Amino acid sequence: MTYYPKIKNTKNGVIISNLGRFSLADTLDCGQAFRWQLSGSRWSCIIENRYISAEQLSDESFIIYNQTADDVIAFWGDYFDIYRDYGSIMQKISANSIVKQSVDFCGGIRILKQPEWETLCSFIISQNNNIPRIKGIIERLCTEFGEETAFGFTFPSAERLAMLTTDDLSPIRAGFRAKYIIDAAQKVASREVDFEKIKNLPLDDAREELKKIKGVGNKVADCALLFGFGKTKAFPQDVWIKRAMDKLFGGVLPSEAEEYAGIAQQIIFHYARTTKLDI
DNA sequence: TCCCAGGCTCTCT
DNA sequence: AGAGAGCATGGG
Repeated sequence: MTYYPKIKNTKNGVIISNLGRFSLADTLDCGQAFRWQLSGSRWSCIIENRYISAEQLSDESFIIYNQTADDVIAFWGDYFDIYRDYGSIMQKISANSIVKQSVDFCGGIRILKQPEWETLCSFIISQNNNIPRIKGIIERLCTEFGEETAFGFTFPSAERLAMLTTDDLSPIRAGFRAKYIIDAAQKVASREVDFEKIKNLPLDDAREELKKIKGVGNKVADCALLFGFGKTKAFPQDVWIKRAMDKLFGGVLPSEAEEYAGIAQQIIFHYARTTKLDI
């Protein structure tokens, strides 16, 4: 059975269907994105300069409000990675019975293709930090330095933040990470770290480029590459995934999952974290 | 209160 | 090259 998603314009919004198993909530709340907010059954967010709200319709479909079908084709389809056949990937990695437990739990997750700078900056903030506080720092960063729109604030550009000092960042209470944010903004804005180049680089070289930034190590780099640059072989190793890998696989990702390491990683991460690894 | 958080840098062997 | 302390802040 071939996979192909359908995009349909309706008077309410754009419906995306035929996705196979899909979970908007797991996708938006599994620790890869930090700005989505749930109100009732609707999720909303500002991505770059676009305001979006969306809602799950069925196990295999969701609706996007406030956007046209052209917007979906031009932007949101890639953002939600709808063109990738996750069903067949889930089936392949489920050949390992322990990975299968994670797939059974949250196999409707999609790896988002988020804006590169926002993703990099967000995961710089994430280091040695907890998710509620990461979200708070990012929100303050946006309200202090983003652009105001009718629906809220945008994520500030690298160019905007490159003009600031660490003292300027004190209102966001990022702690020791403030100097890393400034260094990242300056190197990205000046193209000393060149996103256009990184997009076309193999994983290992791309990681080394990002590590030119102070406060960016393997883990932060791999998060940016996986969730921002669409490099699905990136495999961020944080405390949770290390714990899960040790406990579940003796430290080594099963060979069945290697080709889809990043996708498998996020599903194992979400499973481990939400079940407190109570296997 | 104390421990810890989707780590990284710096220093000391 | 490998280990360990320190880092800012605040949620639980």
